[in-house]
Amino acid sequence: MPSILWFRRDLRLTDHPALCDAVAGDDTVVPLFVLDPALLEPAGGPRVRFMLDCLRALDDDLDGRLVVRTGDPADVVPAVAREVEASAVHISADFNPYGRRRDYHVARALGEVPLQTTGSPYAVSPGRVSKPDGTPYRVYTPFYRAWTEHGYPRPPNRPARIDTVSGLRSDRLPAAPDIGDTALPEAGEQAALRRWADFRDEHLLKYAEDRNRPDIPSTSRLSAYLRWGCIHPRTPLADLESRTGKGAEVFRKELAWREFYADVLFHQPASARDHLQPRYAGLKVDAGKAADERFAAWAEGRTGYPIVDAGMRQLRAEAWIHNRIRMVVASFLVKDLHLGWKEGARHFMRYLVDGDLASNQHGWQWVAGSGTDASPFYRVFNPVKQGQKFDPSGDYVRRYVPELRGVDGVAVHTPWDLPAPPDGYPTPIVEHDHERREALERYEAIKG
DNA sequence: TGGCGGTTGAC
DNA sequence: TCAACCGCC
Repeated sequence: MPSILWFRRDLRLTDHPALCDAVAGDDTVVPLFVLDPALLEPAGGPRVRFMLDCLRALDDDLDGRLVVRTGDPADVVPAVAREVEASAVHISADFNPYGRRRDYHVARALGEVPLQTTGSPYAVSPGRVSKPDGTPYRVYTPFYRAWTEHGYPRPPNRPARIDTVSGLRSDRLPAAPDIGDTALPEAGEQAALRRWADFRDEHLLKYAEDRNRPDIPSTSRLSAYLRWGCIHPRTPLADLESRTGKGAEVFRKELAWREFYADVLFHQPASARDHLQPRYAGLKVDAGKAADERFAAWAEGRTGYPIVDAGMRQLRAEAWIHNRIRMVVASFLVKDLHLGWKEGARHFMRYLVDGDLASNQHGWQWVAGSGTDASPFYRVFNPVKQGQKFDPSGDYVRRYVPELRGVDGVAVHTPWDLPAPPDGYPTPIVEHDHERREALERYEAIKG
């Protein structure tokens, strides 16, 4: 009796408990990907493109045996189950922190066919870690301690041989969205594993010191792979266990932030759309033509603040931004331009290859101050000082802002001080000192 | 996982 | 003069 191995947000073969279980039980599997039209997310070009590329890589790893079916999983999975008279369905991955409604409908549609959910792309499934009284954590640090104590599964090994059901029809993948010149990471599980090995061996030791430096290669850049389950966090976590350095500890804490946000969203799904602290609904935000123009300047990287513009142009060029710079550009939108975090979050989701609802929305709420365990509103990033401190070489700005390539060193962060202002680079659209005071005044008005 | 303005104290 | 520190937003 074959097992249906239903890939959802989990596009890898190594370290795949459902697959390993099925193969260990001598099962033949149907490697199934249900292309739910909802997955094509018209507003997520780079992400959809990357997903399709990862699917092709998965199909290659399976020697072309991946079965793709288009439609609603609640219809497709039972139909395939009937075709092959499957004994079990393994829903790999996508322990969806946004709710399990679809899995539930599939389970009902399958009737008596047993349904087994395994292999969440989160190391510890959202909802599993709670305070002794059973309520979810609202603060990161105690969550981190409990999460560490809870532990996570060890990664299983990829089976040597994978037997699949032959002769099943497979739909063609749709055309990938046009993303222009945007350069995406190499897709697929093999690329993810190589990336991790490279980071672990070359950068982990100095991660604690260098991780805030966007001008040098210092971060793992695993986010897109984690987003699509090309690598499961338990794989790096297992490697980290034998490493005692500060870098390993700090990187584990970064993985835990992802877990924390998934947990918050699991318990409070509305936090994807709304302020976790309701009083922020009363914060005055700008609207109208001038506000729209400022938003466009931010989105297109022409605010006149080099570190902000470099970040927003990196987003267009690579569908990815260094985390430190994500905080800087987010702070700029919310506190210098007085626009709402939701618009910024939507823009990120549209352009990021790693856009994840939990991490993205809560990252924005952290910056905006409206989240749980968020940065206090009065923490306002100074875009010039952030640039000077974290891009001291200026290489990051020069890489993405061609107008400033002729400026040497750290002076690139203060183009207005140059004897001859660089041609074509805008003057600042707002004055930071002034807008900072304005933001603090608006905050005063909603302070509890 | 800020930053500012003010104070202090070592030069 | 300036780094270090503090209280505050």
